[in-house]
Amino acid sequence: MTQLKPMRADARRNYERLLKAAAEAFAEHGEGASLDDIAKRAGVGSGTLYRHFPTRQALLEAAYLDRIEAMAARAGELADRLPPGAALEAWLHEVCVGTVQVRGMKALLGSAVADGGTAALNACGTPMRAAAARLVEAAQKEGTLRADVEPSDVLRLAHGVAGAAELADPEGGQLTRYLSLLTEGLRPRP
Amino acid sequence: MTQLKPMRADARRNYERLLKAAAEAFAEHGEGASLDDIAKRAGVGSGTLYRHFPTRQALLEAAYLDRIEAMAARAGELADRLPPGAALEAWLHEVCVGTVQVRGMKALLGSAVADGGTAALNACGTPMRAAAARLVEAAQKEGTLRADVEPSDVLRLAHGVAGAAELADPEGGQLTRYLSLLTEGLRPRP
DNA sequence: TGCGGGAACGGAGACCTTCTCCGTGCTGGG
DNA sequence: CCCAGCACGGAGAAGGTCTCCGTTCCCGCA
Repeated sequence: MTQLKPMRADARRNYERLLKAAAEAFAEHGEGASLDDIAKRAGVGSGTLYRHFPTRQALLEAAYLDRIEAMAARAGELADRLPPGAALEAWLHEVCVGTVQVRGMKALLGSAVADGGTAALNACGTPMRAAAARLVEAAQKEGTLRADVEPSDVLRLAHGVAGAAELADPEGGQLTRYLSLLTEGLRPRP
Repeated sequence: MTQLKPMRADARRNYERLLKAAAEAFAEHGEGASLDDIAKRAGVGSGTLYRHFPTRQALLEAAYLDRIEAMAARAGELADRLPPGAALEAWLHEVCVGTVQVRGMKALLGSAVADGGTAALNACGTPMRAAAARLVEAAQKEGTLRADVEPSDVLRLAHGVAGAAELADPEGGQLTRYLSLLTEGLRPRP
């Protein structure tokens, strides 16, 4: 996301302001927050917002990129502290909690794991997939995870399960239980 | 949904037209289809649409109610033809296929299984829950389904898994595989 | 330090959608 | 056949997205 030519001072300032305003607005109103309102909060014109972020998706990604990267980094920490299977489980739990708690992040993570195809090089999908790959491979080597699933599968299923848990209880009270059913299903056949 | 006083002839005609137009529009553009466009297709004013269906949700429910009821009825057929565990699996598969194929039905089914609480008496949730309950109880009695899950849990998880499969492949190519991982997780611990 | 080219700004405005309000017209029971 | 009143329909307010273009303000160079 860094610019080839460094940004002009005012441009950089507006960019930062927009990011901050966007994170607030998305947290408050969910992914559907009004873009013009975000521009107003940031004290810039809507033209400026659309120049920096051509689509809602682009803004969402930029606004939450730091959180996403923090999540990806957590995978490394957990991998160091816990045996592979447990690390994967714990990480998925944290990811799902984030998905449910931070309004607006659900849509972002969803699109990040969409379209298993070739392209899909969005800024959020890449670190998440990389983090998942590390945990998934370790768990498969350890033998606590089916060999026929891919990191993307695991992320997608976790995302789906988080959505299911949210349907059951918007506070996420069912998340642990639902997630344990998923990990049960992901264990190798005995 | 039937009226207490029978509807006036013109009212009934408009109601039917709206239903037909809505089913078309939702299938074509997904759940976000323009309501005013639906009114135009039906050849009525938007006021008429909003009088019959105060919310998008209400229209969605009414437009797809027959399909939902057909799905619920399928549960009975499958229960007669197959052993309980297989019947549940087959039914969930059909439900998920419908969810993925018919644009606009996903949101409807999602809301139908939301909020496991007391109320949630929407027209679609009730038959779906009832159908699920029958299959779930039979499978639990047979011993092919964990005893600690409820019909609503199963529906929600299936809905989540269908969403995950759609992320992987909008055509639904991964549905069978993802669903089998779920049913694996729903089997009783050996 | 001062200037000028051009990047970046910002808000007016075109267009779309939702939803309401109320004058109009049609239906159907008496 | 008639008229009370239900249902119609479209104009219009409110609010959103996104673009265009005249204006402002940086910053490199003299």
